[in-house]
Amino acid sequence: MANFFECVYKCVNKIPRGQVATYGQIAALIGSPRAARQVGWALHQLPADTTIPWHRVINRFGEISTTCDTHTAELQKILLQKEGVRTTKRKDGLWWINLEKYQWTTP
DNA sequence: GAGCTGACAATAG
DNA sequence: GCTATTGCCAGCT
Repeated sequence: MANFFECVYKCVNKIPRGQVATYGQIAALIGSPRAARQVGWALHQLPADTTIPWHRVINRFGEISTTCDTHTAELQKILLQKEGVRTTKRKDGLWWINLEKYQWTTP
Protein backbone atom coordinates (compact mmCIF):
# COMPACT_ATOMS: atom_id res chain seq x y z
CA MET A 1 0.00 0.00 0.00
CA ALA A 2 1.17 3.46 -0.80
CA ASN A 3 -0.24 5.20 2.21
CA PHE A 4 -3.11 4.29 4.45
CA PHE A 5 -5.55 6.78 3.04
CA GLU A 6 -4.90 5.75 -0.56
CA CYS A 7 -5.85 2.21 0.32
CA VAL A 8 -9.00 3.34 2.03
CA TYR A 9 -10.05 5.33 -1.00
CA LYS A 10 -9.31 2.41 -3.27
CA CYS A 11 -11.41 0.05 -1.24
CA VAL A 12 -14.27 2.47 -0.92
CA ASN A 13 -14.22 2.86 -4.67
CA LYS A 14 -14.77 -0.86 -5.01
CA ILE A 15 -18.04 -0.77 -3.14
CA PRO A 16 -20.74 -1.49 -5.71
CA ARG A 17 -23.52 1.00 -6.27
CA GLY A 18 -26.52 0.35 -4.11
CA GLN A 19 -24.53 -1.36 -1.39
CA VAL A 20 -22.79 -0.24 1.76
CA ALA A 21 -19.78 -1.37 3.78
CA THR A 22 -18.75 -0.92 7.38
CA TYR A 23 -15.60 0.77 8.58
CA GLY A 24 -14.40 -2.57 9.85
CA GLN A 25 -14.73 -4.11 6.43
CA ILE A 26 -12.67 -1.42 4.82
CA ALA A 27 -10.11 -1.65 7.56
CA ALA A 28 -9.88 -5.40 7.13
CA LEU A 29 -9.43 -5.06 3.39
CA ILE A 30 -6.43 -2.85 3.78
CA GLY A 31 -4.87 -5.29 6.20
CA SER A 32 -5.69 -3.70 9.56
CA PRO A 33 -8.92 -5.08 10.95
CA ARG A 34 -8.82 -2.69 13.86
CA ALA A 35 -8.00 0.47 12.00
CA ALA A 36 -11.64 1.43 11.60
CA ARG A 37 -11.01 4.82 13.15
CA GLN A 38 -8.54 5.69 10.48
CA VAL A 39 -11.06 4.82 7.84
CA GLY A 40 -13.30 7.43 9.33
CA TRP A 41 -10.46 9.86 9.35
CA ALA A 42 -9.66 9.20 5.74
CA LEU A 43 -13.21 9.90 4.74
CA HIS A 44 -13.29 12.96 6.90
CA GLN A 45 -10.44 14.45 4.90
CA LEU A 46 -12.29 14.04 1.64
CA PRO A 47 -13.68 17.16 -0.06
CA ALA A 48 -17.43 17.43 -0.54
CA ASP A 49 -17.09 17.15 -4.31
CA THR A 50 -15.00 14.01 -4.29
CA THR A 51 -15.73 11.06 -6.54
CA ILE A 52 -15.15 8.64 -3.68
CA PRO A 53 -18.45 7.12 -2.52
CA TRP A 54 -17.82 7.93 1.09
CA HIS A 55 -21.51 7.70 1.86
CA ARG A 56 -21.37 3.94 1.36
CA VAL A 57 -19.27 3.59 4.46
CA ILE A 58 -21.09 3.37 7.80
CA ASN A 59 -20.46 1.97 11.24
CA ARG A 60 -21.08 -1.61 12.22
CA PHE A 61 -24.64 -0.91 13.41
CA GLY A 62 -25.57 0.37 9.99
CA GLU A 63 -25.89 3.89 11.26
CA ILE A 64 -24.65 7.16 9.88
CA SER A 65 -22.31 8.50 12.49
CA THR A 66 -20.82 11.50 10.82
CA THR A 67 -21.17 14.86 12.48
CA CYS A 68 -18.94 16.54 9.96
CA ASP A 69 -20.16 19.78 8.47
CA THR A 70 -19.25 18.92 4.88
CA HIS A 71 -20.56 15.37 5.18
CA THR A 72 -23.79 15.61 7.08
CA ALA A 73 -25.99 12.65 7.82
CA GLU A 74 -28.68 14.22 5.72
CA LEU A 75 -26.38 14.45 2.72
CA GLN A 76 -25.28 10.88 3.17
CA LYS A 77 -28.88 9.77 3.39
CA ILE A 78 -29.73 11.54 0.15
CA LEU A 79 -26.79 10.04 -1.69
CA LEU A 80 -27.69 6.57 -0.49
CA GLN A 81 -31.32 6.93 -1.45
CA LYS A 82 -30.21 8.04 -4.90
CA GLU A 83 -28.52 4.68 -5.28
CA GLY A 84 -31.56 2.77 -4.15
CA VAL A 85 -30.50 2.19 -0.56
CA ARG A 86 -33.35 2.54 1.87
CA THR A 87 -32.59 4.61 4.94
CA THR A 88 -34.77 4.62 8.00
CA LYS A 89 -34.84 7.39 10.56
CA ARG A 90 -34.55 6.23 14.13
CA LYS A 91 -35.87 7.78 17.30
CA ASP A 92 -32.52 9.26 18.18
CA GLY A 93 -32.45 11.04 14.86
CA LEU A 94 -29.88 8.77 13.30
CA TRP A 95 -30.39 7.20 9.92
CA TRP A 96 -30.31 3.45 9.84
CA ILE A 97 -29.50 1.16 6.93
CA ASN A 98 -30.51 -2.48 6.74
CA LEU A 99 -27.17 -4.19 6.57
CA GLU A 100 -28.81 -7.57 6.08
CA LYS A 101 -29.97 -6.29 2.75
CA TYR A 102 -27.42 -3.76 1.62
CA GLN A 103 -24.14 -4.77 3.18
CA TRP A 104 -21.40 -5.34 0.67
CA THR A 105 -20.07 -8.88 0.96
CA THR A 106 -16.36 -8.72 0.33
CA PRO A 107 -14.97 -11.59 -1.74
C1' DG B 1 8.94 17.50 19.44
C1' DA B 2 5.50 14.91 22.14
C1' DG B 3 0.97 13.85 23.20
C1' DC B 4 -3.96 13.97 22.30
C1' DT B 5 -7.88 13.28 19.46
C1' DG B 6 -10.74 11.16 16.10
C1' DA B 7 -17.06 9.10 11.08
C1' DC B 8 -14.83 2.57 15.05
C1' DA B 9 -14.10 -2.41 15.78
C1' DA B 10 -12.26 -6.60 17.77
C1' DT B 11 -10.67 -9.09 21.76
C1' DA B 12 -10.25 -10.23 26.48
C1' DG B 13 -12.09 -10.55 31.10
C1' DG C 1 -23.88 -12.95 27.52
C1' DC C 2 -22.24 -8.25 28.42
C1' DT C 3 -18.73 -4.59 29.85
C1' DA C 4 -14.19 -2.73 29.66
C1' DT C 5 -9.94 -2.19 27.33
C1' DT C 6 -6.72 -2.06 23.53
C1' DG C 7 -5.38 -1.23 18.66
C1' DC C 8 -5.06 1.27 14.55
C1' DC C 9 -2.52 5.66 11.93
C1' DA C 10 -2.64 10.44 10.64
C1' DG C 11 -3.51 15.06 11.65
C1' DC C 12 -3.78 18.73 14.98
C1' DT C 13 -2.73 21.29 19.35
